[in-house]
Amino acid sequence: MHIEQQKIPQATAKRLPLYYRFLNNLYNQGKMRVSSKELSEAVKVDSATIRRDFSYFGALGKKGYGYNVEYLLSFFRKTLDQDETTKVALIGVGNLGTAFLHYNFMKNNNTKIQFAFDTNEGKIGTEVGGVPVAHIDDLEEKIGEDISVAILTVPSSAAQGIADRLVKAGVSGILNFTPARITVPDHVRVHHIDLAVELQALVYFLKHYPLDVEENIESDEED
Amino acid sequence: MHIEQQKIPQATAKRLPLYYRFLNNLYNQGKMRVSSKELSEAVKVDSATIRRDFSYFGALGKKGYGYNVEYLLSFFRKTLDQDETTKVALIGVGNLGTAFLHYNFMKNNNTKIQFAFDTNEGKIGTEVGGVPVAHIDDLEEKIGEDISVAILTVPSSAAQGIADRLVKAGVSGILNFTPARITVPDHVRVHHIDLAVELQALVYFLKHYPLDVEENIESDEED
DNA sequence: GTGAGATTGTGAAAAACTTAACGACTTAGT
DNA sequence: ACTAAGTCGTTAAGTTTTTCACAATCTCAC
Repeated sequence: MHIEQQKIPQATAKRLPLYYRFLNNLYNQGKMRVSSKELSEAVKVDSATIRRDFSYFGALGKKGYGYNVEYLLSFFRKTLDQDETTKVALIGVGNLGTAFLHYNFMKNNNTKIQFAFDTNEGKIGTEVGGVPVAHIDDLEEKIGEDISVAILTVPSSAAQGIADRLVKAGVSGILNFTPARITVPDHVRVHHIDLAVELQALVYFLKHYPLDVEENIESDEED
Repeated sequence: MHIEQQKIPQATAKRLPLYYRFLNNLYNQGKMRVSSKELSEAVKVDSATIRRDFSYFGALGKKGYGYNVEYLLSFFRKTLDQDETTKVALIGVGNLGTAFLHYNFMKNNNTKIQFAFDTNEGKIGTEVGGVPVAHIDDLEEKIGEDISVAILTVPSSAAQGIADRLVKAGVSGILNFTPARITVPDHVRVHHIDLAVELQALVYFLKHYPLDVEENIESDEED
């Protein structure tokens, strides 16, 4: 299916969605061209890094001119598979889960949250942000072949148990917002986003790193 | 004030809060000792990396034995300034902001959200997760010398404007959850956490990277 | 057309980070 | 006391990522 160009560094891959969104903004503003320098100021990534990143996909720009916004955008749309929607499930309709559900993902995005799950009877059967909420007992049933990615916004004590069920149900990627580090088989990819850690890391940097001649850091970045 | 040991790599610094939390868990479980291998399995970081990380702070372990949990914990407590609480403000009491306010930060943490701000009259004067909500017009007044860090969970259109005000009010670190990339003076540190980007990056990795012989990746975070 | 100015794409160097490997030391069992 | 097994701390190697710096090329105003 996918021919592995396989050269793109992970650091680059992580920046692609960011580039994509800003290019989209520029396009909507009617901008026709953009230089790596301009883009650099907008996304806060060094311009040489941007050029290097783009160059992995070939020569997308023109010397002395910059990049054609529309062309670049359509190129990224293909590359990021923006045409093909990835279906997502969200587990745990608490505050964080609700925030996600209200996030307008379909705009500029190739992902759609198809179902949300919770244990709270009051929420089941309702819709949050246009997404139906089902009982978590129905997880296996509703996650068909379709859904390959899950967002985990449950209490951390429930994280590993749910993760096991998700994996068994066929999910191959999990975005884990709980502080628990979950264990999964090798073929499943987990990205951890730990709010408390992010805050503490920021505080640590403020206290221990020279404040003045310092660039910003992407969380994950992993950021 | 702070003697700059200044050798600790940023990648290491980002992992410290993670180590700290897991050590705390172990301690609460009554565990007396831990090896880099055990810890590795818990936090999903290579054991050599853990040993290397710890070694920046000196010889904390014993050969043939491992690390004494209590000692390590007390060491990290000092290093991460866990005794000295950093005061934080949160701007934007939406779903995401509310999630943060309910997060029990004080537990295992050196940060305390002192004030929250919003424009919604219904919320002002109430408490969310024990934190008083004030009107955003009072931001400058309430952020005294005290508060050095802000969490930004406002709509992205408001992000830059608020950021400017925060900087003027003396904040030196901003944890930005909006998709907007904000511009700040050099002496202010911003960490971006972009939920949509995280999700898209995960999807991209799933589609383009060999699924089987692959390690997990920490977001951020930078990222 | 021409030339000054802009900007890319990339080779090469540097920096940052991770991992392997192992000597040295510790523990614990006998 | 001796030994086998375990584990650290670190040197060195490997990998990944960023950055510099500049030739090549293009644009645009005149």
